[in-house]
Amino acid sequence: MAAKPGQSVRGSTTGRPIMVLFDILGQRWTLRILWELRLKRLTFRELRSQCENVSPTVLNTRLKVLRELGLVDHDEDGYGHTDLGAELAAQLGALDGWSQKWAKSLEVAQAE
Amino acid sequence: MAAKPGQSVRGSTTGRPIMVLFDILGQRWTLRILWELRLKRLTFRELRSQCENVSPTVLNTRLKVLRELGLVDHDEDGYGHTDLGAELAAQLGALDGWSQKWAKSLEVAQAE
DNA sequence: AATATATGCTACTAATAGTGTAGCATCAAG
DNA sequence: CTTGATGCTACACTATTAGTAGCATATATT
Repeated sequence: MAAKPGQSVRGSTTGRPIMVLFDILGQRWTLRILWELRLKRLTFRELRSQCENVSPTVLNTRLKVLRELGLVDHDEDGYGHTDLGAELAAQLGALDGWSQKWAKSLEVAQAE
Repeated sequence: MAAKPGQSVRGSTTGRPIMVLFDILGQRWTLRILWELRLKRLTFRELRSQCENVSPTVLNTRLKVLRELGLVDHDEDGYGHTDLGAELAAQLGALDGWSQKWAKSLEVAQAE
């Protein structure tokens, strides 16, 4: 069973939603999975292949948690975001923008 | 040496900044560390204590990477965000807002 | 000068998480 | 009744993280 907001997680017993979120996002592949589903629904195998052939064990574990937490769902077209999941993924879109600025700033720093 | 944007990381060889970012944020404690520094600079020990006494081995590893990547710096007052790091942390602030909404939606789902 | 306290760590072992490959069970189509 | 696609599970291996102890430096105190 995945820990939900209000419940204790690794590294925090307060149950604060942001801590629960950090616990989930701080596991390998979680961010990436949310990211890869941003354009369209994908089957388990498609998703796996988009994620550099992540081990199916881990992929399944992540998907199970994301489903329990209402961020991802599964139907005949495969896996996709729920409305909430799409909102979260949109926030990741913002991170994409920031990361490009960040990359440029590091290039400059390296050139100096 | 930490991988920088443009370099290959675990799970992605493209060097795309967002992938590098996902690699870093997908490690335990990274998000939390950025979060805990949002209000004020903290010494190594203060930071460690705010992070539920994370193992100093891990804390030091994370801080080293975050410093190399220009997100965190260290002076006589301890560790703190760089300008870029503060920007990233601000994005996490947005996640905090979202996570509260998320928590409420799960409460409703559970009540049903 | 010796003790105390705070700093930023490193070393080490044990436990947990993730990898990589193989392959099973179910279904639909040919 | 085989072929191909689906969503996985099993298992042995490796990497990451945890937890505790304690070192080295510095500044302050008796």
